[in-house]
Amino acid sequence: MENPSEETPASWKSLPSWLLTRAAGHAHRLVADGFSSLQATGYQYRLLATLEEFGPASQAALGRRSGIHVSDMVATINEAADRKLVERASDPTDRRRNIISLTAAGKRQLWQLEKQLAESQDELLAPLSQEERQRLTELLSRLLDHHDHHDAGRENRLPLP
Amino acid sequence: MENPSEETPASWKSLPSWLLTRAAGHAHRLVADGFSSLQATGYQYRLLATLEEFGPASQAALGRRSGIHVSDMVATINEAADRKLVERASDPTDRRRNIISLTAAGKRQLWQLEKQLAESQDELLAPLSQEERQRLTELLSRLLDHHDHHDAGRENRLPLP
DNA sequence: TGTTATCGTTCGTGGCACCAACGTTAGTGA
DNA sequence: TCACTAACGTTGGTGCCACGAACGATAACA
Repeated sequence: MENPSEETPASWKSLPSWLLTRAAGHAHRLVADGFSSLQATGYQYRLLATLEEFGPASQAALGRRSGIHVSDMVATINEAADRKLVERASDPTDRRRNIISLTAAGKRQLWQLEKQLAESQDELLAPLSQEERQRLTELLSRLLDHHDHHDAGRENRLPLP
Repeated sequence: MENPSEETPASWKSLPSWLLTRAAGHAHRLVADGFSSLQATGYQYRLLATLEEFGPASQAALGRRSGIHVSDMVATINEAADRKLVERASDPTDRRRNIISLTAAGKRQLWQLEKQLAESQDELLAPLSQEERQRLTELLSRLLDHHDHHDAGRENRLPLP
């Protein structure tokens, strides 16, 4: 939805969930555009950044740490491995696992992505002053804290016997 | 991405674009869950709300007003029409157009959706005080104003001669 | 040893936003 | 009046992101 150019109604345009969704839409577009100039997606970045931060790990662990679904992780790693940004080696101590690690090229790509990302943040927050940016992130953090913790006990609705 | 339960890294978790995206994710989940209890989606709601606010209109006009892409509008209206929430009649004065209008059942469904929606907003903003809620919406509005207007001149990159 | 659990993989779904192409129909200019 | 342009609705596809179901292989535990 990137074209309310003509006329937009007022009934829902003031709802917090709508504002949030639209703002996130802009953020996503800015970031995705920056990433795509480096032939990357959000998944690609999150994979590389997680590897950089925690070091080599199994695909399942990477999934948990990055918040990427294991089944999507497969494709993400495939792509990164094809481009030599990442290396897949099977764990000798547990033959179920693959150990994924960052290559030098992967590290370079990650730097580029981080640079892009910083620019995107600035473009996103352009209309806000420094204090306002801080207030916004603080409010959003409060929201996330609440829902992340509160929604931890939101599972297992009778998955059939 | 609704499961950072185990361990989440810190490198990008503080980026505004990430906070926004995650917060929007929670908002979307809350709203979508509420809607799905009434067999509806965001598109369905936006269609009905736009009809209620502006009255009967062509599909193209509804698309412009609601921000739903015309090609998605087709399926949205198909579904709503199948469930008798909306009526499709061809415009006698312009045979290209269909005139879409809200039925009584559609109006009732819209009321239900609006009730659900209000509850979702409250659940979303639960951790924030009244003033904080207002500050958040104000900051988000500023962001949107900027990008909506500023990005108006972001089109037509040489669409081939 | 048998049972349970984890890991990687494939395939499919859903929501949202978009694009390309096509046939139909309305308006406009020459 | 006729050609051209533009709008309309429709179909069918793309991409990103988040999930779910199922399966074979392998480990760990009772």
